Amino acid sequence: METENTKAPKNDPAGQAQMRKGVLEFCILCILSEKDAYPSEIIDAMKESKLIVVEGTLYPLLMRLKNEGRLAYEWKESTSGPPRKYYRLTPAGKDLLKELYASWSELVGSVEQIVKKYSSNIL
Amino acid sequence: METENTKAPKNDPAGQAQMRKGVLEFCILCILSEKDAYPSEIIDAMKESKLIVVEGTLYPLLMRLKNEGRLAYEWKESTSGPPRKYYRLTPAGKDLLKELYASWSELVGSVEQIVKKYSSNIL
DNA sequence: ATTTACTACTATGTATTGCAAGGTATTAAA
DNA sequence: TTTAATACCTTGCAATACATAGTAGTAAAT
Repeated sequence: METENTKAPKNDPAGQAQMRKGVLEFCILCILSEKDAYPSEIIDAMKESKLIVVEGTLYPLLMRLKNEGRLAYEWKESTSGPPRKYYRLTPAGKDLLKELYASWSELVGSVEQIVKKYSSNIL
Repeated sequence: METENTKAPKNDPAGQAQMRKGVLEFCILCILSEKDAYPSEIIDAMKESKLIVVEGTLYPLLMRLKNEGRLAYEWKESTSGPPRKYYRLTPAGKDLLKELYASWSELVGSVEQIVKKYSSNIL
């Protein structure tokens, strides 16, 4: 009897959305390690590296990191619109950044090893 | 008023579980591109590259890929136990492998760019 | 002064994946 | 017949990315 509890994905051509899970968090912490920034700035910085993030993704992520004590923020006035929430890394946030960097490096190492070892004919 | 709709993660020290989303699928297809294999073989191959996968993750994934037409399988006798399900890549599976490789390469490129550009003091 | 446009932040619901935990079934040996 | 080993399968939960929609402040135009 065939089990049919697994459906085809909806709108994720080549698993791009799934692959970036956990990576966005790392990238955001990277960007904030350079200087404080407000959400729209972060989105622009990610876009420059071809990592598209939308508000619906970024805001909950920042909120979660703040609740975990990894980030803090302060309101600052803007010359062209409503005030902005500038986020900055806390010491705990810097710790997380280091841990995520280690995890990322390890993951890349493992995957590259598998690619080289097993997949001799991808192209 | 503070919104408190985001809880701290449970048991994922440095986002390792989240980072591998979509990556396991890619690695499994890589391994199967070399030769047909049954689940335990795949788990062992992954383990050699320090990518731990458990049955509860692998079986649903293989099932899903089969339902999508990316994999096929055939039963084979074993000299030391019950018969095994040997999985192999279908043409559609090879296509997916190429796409996932492109996605992976792109992702690594983007993240590395951000790491180099923004995070000058991770260590 | 009211409307409009722009910027910025927030909330809700859905889809997908990884995993722990437990279960079923076949084979071979004690 | 029981036990151990191997192999496959299912269920329920946790977590993240995203689409979508909503709220609100500021500035410019009418």
